[in-house]
Amino acid sequence: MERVERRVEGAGELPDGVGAELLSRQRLDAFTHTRLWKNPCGFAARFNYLALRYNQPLYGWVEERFGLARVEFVVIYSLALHDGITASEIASSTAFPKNTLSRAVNRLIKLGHVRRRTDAGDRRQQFLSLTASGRAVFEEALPRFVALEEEMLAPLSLVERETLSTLLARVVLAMFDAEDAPQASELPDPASKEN
Amino acid sequence: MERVERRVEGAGELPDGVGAELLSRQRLDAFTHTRLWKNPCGFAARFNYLALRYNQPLYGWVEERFGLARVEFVVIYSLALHDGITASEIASSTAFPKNTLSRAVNRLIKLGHVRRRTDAGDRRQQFLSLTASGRAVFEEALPRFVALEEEMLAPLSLVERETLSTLLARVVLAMFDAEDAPQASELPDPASKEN
DNA sequence: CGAAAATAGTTCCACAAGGAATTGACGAGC
DNA sequence: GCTCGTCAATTCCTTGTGGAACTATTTTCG
Repeated sequence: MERVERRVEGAGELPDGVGAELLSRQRLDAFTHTRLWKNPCGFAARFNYLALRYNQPLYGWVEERFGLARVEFVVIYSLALHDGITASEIASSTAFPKNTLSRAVNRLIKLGHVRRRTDAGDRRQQFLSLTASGRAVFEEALPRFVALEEEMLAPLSLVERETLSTLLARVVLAMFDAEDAPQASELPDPASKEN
Repeated sequence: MERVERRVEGAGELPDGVGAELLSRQRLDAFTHTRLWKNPCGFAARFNYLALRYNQPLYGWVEERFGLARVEFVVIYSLALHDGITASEIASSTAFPKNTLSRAVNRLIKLGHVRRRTDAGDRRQQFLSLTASGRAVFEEALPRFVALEEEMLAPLSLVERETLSTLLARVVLAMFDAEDAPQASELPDPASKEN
């Protein structure tokens, strides 16, 4: 502790006391407070926290309601957003390993939520699409997902959401750049393998 | 698809074409594009994306460099931020199950990165702290974590980072409220158990 | 055209994660 | 002072996960 060198002033620290005030009326445990506001990687801590608080209850509910694992529902959600993609595309976009996805897809087919159609031109890949029952799952789940996001954003005005959305969008888009151009900006350490 | 009812105009959609322009010079696969910009839960999709792109490389490196699993490093990071907390506190704050944390702590003790001290007053709980070697791990890793966050935020100006930080902070803080007051604002569905 | 590299998907297997039950230690109520 | 409910931590055991190897198909290149 107190070894944490300040990164960029104001980005790791709680801005303009907005939290200190809210905090007082919250019995927020001390460590979580530290993790979120006294963290040299405060931005990362926060979006990780958001991801946790968002995914945990939703995928828990999906499991209870439909008996579907997270990966499986991700496949359904993906197909609902963009019908006809392949398992590999979902894998590369969501960073689930492809064998995990293979299992998920096969289970969904067995459950009748997904249909598979082998590409005539390239018989290696197979296009996936939702069946009526798969779509029904999505239709029932989506409002929950939307509602929780809505709830999370509730404290912000429309203008503020717009701003937040824009800023996040710019960060995300810049990451694509970084992905393409293997950054020479890394730390000197060559990450020697040991274990 | 196209079943996706618009949620809040402008929040799920790409704002003011900032992406359309950037996208053209990126060979960003079509599905990822859809996931991020044509998603009724666009905000969630984006912070999940950020979390993925942030955690994946860093914890991968930690594993390679130190042979430590993610949970284990989380313990080290937690103790570096707030020395002397217990395993339970880390568990409840990070949502790792407590048995997983128990194992992580025991391995770290065996490796000599963490020291355990049973509370004299309440012999159930044991306060944890970093040893010199544990702190060394943290000291070596932290710059990487800071650097990647820095890199992610690079496209934003200082003012913009401040704004983003403030908005995220307000969202996060509001979630504490929601956690305390079990929301009666949920959807009608009583989530009947099946499987 | 045929051999080698590549790519989508599957199968195998070792290991770790996490739910549930267990132990050990407090504290509240009678 | 004893019993019961609680809480921190651990152990047990089942299951899912993901790395690595494998199959089948297509593409590349000598």
